[in-house]
Amino acid sequence: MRRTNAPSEPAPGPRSRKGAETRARLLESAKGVFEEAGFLDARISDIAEHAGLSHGSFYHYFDSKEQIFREVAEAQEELLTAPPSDHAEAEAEAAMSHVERIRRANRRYLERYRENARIMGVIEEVSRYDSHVNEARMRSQRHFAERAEQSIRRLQEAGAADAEVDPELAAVALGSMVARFAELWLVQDWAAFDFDHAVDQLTRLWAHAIGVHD
Amino acid sequence: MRRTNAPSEPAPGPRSRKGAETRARLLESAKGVFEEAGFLDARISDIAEHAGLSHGSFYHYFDSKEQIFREVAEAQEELLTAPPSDHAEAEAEAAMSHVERIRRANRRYLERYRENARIMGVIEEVSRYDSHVNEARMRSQRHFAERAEQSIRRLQEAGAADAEVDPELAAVALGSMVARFAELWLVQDWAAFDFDHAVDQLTRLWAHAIGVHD
Amino acid sequence: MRRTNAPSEPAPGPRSRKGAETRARLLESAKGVFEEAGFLDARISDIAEHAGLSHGSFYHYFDSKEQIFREVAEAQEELLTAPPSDHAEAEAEAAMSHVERIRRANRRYLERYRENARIMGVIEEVSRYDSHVNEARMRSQRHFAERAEQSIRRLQEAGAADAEVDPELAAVALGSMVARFAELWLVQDWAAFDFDHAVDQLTRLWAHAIGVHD
Amino acid sequence: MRRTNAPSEPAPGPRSRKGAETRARLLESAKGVFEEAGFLDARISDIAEHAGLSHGSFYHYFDSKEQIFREVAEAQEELLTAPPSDHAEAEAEAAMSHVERIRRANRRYLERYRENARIMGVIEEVSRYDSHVNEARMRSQRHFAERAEQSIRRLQEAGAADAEVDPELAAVALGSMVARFAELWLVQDWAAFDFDHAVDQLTRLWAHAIGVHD
DNA sequence: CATGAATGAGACTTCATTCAT
DNA sequence: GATGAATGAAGTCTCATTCAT
Repeated sequence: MRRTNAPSEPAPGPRSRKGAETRARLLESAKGVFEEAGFLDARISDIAEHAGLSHGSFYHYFDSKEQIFREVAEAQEELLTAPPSDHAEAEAEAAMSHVERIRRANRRYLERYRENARIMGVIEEVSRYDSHVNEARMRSQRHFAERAEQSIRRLQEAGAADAEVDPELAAVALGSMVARFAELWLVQDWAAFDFDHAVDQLTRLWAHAIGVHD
Repeated sequence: MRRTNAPSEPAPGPRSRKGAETRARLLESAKGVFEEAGFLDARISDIAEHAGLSHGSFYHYFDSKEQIFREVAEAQEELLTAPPSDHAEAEAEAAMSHVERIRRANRRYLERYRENARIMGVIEEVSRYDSHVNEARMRSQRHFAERAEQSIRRLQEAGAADAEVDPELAAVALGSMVARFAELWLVQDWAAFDFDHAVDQLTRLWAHAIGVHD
Repeated sequence: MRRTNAPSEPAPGPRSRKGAETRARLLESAKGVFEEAGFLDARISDIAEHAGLSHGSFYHYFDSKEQIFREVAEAQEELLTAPPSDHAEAEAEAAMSHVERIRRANRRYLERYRENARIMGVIEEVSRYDSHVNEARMRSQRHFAERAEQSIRRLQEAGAADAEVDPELAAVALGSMVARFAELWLVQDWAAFDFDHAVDQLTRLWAHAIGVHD
Repeated sequence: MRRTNAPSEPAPGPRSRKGAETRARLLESAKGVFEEAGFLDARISDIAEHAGLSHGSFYHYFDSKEQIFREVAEAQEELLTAPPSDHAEAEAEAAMSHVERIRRANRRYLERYRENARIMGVIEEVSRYDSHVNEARMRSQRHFAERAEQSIRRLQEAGAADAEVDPELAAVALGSMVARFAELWLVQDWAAFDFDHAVDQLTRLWAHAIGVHD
């Protein structure tokens, strides 16, 4: 396996319906295998076998182990940053307090992280030696950072947040706090915190850090 | 290379002064090679050659690439958590405000991280697939977490910090904030922040998060 | 090379006709290489090359040098203990005297040993440090010993053999005589005996030893 | 380790008394290590360590692993073929029957083999891939064969043994019987025979084989 | 589309042996 | 005599990837 990060060609792309199904099966299988074995110890043949395919066929659908992992990782990051599908929640937004909004974002992130903690752990690993995966991770990170930064700016403009806070830096730092806390807690089993309590506390820390109070 | 994490036998250990020097040279060389190539692409023979040795000689001192990396990583983590050698600073402690103390700790951490950012990045990587390295990383992380937790408790008892904050959780979260921010900033080149500004902002966020004000 | 004797996993096993042919070619090639070089100096790559394969391909079919040797050795031991395919001979059996039967068994053993003396020599070697091969060797040895033991018992019951002979011990001892004599003569070139003469003499010694006379 | 059989230079040979003692210690240690680990897995450093020496010092006394093994093996073969030290026994010889003499020789061989079964097993192994050791083994084997051959000839001349027996071939064959039986019994644990019973039976087989009767 | 045989780069590791001190 | 640091040849084995069928 090469761990260099060559720019990946656009995937071949299956033509038929059956092909598309097989491809999806491979992606699913890959996620499972990566979760079990991590990236380095995962073997193409395991992934293919789990999808009921010979390992040679793998290469009809993906160029390399890296490529399929990138797709798994990207799908995952998209899941993490996806807008809430919940309409009720969206409607409720208008009435929310600043802190409630922070809480909701934190809760959403932690819920999604928790649901996919295994693969998130592997993404954290691979992002350290595969630039594509790292980019996907950074993209998602920036997504949160930008939203947080905007939010801070708006709060500052409204006089509802500490004006001395550097919105850009604070956004990165607080995003880091939640992201790394999630990894320590949900992947590395640092300690067993109650979920709601964790959401509460992180929200409190976040809000107070930027000078937002109820 | 095995990526399994067998309990490592006690290293052979050099018996002569020359041996000790060679061993030290290997450790230094290894750090450099790991910084250049990352863990996975680093080769034993590179490490040996950089130390002016044949690759076979490597095995007089270390059992494997993992083992030498663990030693490099442990030394690094110890550096990170070492008490300040600076006497003047120690004396100044008495007069420090709460925020000043937080600032000093953050500054120290970031300074030390920055000085060894390259190897810290590799440690972050390897800690995700080598349990020994992860343990060393966690040890250091716990060191900071425990100190932070105690500090928060004391401040709460003194009525100087938000009593609603969970000291244990907050300690992990705020430690995560600084650690992950350091990695994004100093390893992943997320953005170019001014050093003092970063220290200031992180300190402000930390202090306000737990309800400490000047 | 490991010289420990871990229980060998079931070989991968070829799935296509071509694969089966290649596997057979490897076994043949291995036999030749082991005959030329002995076990220790035989290299996987030689075996693969002689079979017109890259050395990596070897590992599609066998896990290790030990494993392929075991298969070569087992095939060989089976050859040694195979029942005679000759029908005429089988029919003639009824009319044979006791001594004739002993002679026929000895002749058969020596003929078969002689035809494969080279590989038999290597098997004798390897059986001393590979327990699997030793087991195969012992299996074949026991096969002869058991047949000899039964034969002695029957002769004793018929009053045609020395009743004081311990059938079990005599079977091992006389089997050892023939086996070790074969090795000394045909592998180690102890001396050049005429084949028929050797058969005659061993038969005479064997028969008289257990008190069987024409 | 080379397994080729270069003609070994005469050993350096220690000059002082202390040197001679160290050399003897090494030989003793080597025997023990070879018994435990077999030849291939025995390491020079183990041998040296067991003798309380650094492994570098080994080479003051022996040129190679092969060389020291050869010396161990030769000493062993000499032990096997040594004349009886027992005077009484020697005096009793005159009165012995033919069968008694055969019995005495067999008993002596089996006793000596049993006392050193472990190292004998290793010698059997190594003799298959080290020509020097094989020569020593053959030397000892020839020693017995020649004595047996002479004995048979004399008995034939005296009309006390089967004249149709080929003394040379019979000597090898019967020697093989005892030698290989000893290995199977005492090294390979083929079965547990009573010692005296085994001596009796082998003697009976031997004697009758060549037509000697009480 | 699917198969699985074949490839081959390349790193790791062991340890007998040498040699400067 | 003794030490132990240093050498380096040699071979095993893995597995991502290619390709003929």
